[in-house]
Amino acid sequence: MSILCYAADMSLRIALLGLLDATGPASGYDLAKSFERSLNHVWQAGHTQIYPELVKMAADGLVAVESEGARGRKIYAITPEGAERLRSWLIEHEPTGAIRSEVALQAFLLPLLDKESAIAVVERIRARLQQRLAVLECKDPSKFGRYALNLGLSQGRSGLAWADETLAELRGLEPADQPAPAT
Amino acid sequence: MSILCYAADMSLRIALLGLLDATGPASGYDLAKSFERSLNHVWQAGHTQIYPELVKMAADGLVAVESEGARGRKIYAITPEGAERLRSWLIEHEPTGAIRSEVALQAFLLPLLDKESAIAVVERIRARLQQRLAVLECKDPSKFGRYALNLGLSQGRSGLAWADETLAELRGLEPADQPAPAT
DNA sequence: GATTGACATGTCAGCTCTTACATGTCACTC
DNA sequence: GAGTGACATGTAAGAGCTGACATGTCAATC
Repeated sequence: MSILCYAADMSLRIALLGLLDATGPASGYDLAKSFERSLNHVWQAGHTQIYPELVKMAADGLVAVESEGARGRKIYAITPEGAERLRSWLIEHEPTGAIRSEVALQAFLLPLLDKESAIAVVERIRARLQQRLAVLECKDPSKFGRYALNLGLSQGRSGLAWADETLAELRGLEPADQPAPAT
Repeated sequence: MSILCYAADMSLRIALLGLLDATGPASGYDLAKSFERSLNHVWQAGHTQIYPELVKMAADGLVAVESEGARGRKIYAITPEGAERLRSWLIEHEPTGAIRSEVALQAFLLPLLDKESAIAVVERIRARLQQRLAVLECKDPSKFGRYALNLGLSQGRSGLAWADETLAELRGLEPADQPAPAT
């Protein structure tokens, strides 16, 4: 019988609707740039995902093609139905706390490595976190995405603190694999 | 001509190899439980992903079926090749910092809501973060996954702090949509 | 007028992951 | 012996996403 009732993800749609609502009509190209610029620490999507999704959203009446300019440029605008959908998702959707993080996976597996390698791995993670934090710190905290920016800064700093503590702990270990010189 | 050189994800493989290396031979069922129990805040995978992946990994020589017990139970063990692959991934793989977080997406879109709705959304996020943090705080910090556990605790606490600050800020706003009564 | 590079839109193969469906064993209780 | 629930393993459809490929415009420089 096969009763299929997929709870489709919608996150990409919501992100696109959010950008259109917040900053007005835009082309797929613009939206891809916006993703790169402002949503990058929150959600990622390339143009290869965005263009087909806009077509589907237009078919579903959530956005409308407003005009076609030079260079085949198509401007999409959010429709009232799209705005409604966006707001009800925000208000009703219980976010899954699920995180898939390669950094955390490497952290999890650290005990498999000897001390030197573990230190090298944590140092690489630290550099990566530092770099991401620096990017966020350059952003304008008065712009639209400021709440997510604050969250990203907060998480970035706590990640960095974790890396420093972990490095200190690893370096504090005596050369022997097992710690506990006294207790 | 189509020269395909996909940088396949491998993360699921690595996670499985890591569990097998850390805790010894196990069945697919055990691994699914371990995922649920110890890796849940780092990576998620259900049995429907794990069973086929173990078969592929066996075909690639990374794991071996050790024995088949009652109830059709199959015990997998990591091979030397698997252990080697695991360690080189850990040491060589530059983790993508990419995060896809529905919580952060909701945070990003907060300015689209009126004050009351925004407060409700942040309160729901806060409850969710609190709940996840409570789960982590119950875990044994001396066990294998302790580095990732520390990272999760650190991130969880900073998320909670963000929620509290954001709530305070939202509640501090005067009823009018725009703040700035003085400057 | 030729080249270069930013602008602009798309397709497709193949991998990843989730959901639903499907099957069967074993231990224990009623 | 019938039913329940934990144990145990799978398949398949379809959504989500990445990377490679493909096409064409327009403005500025050489």
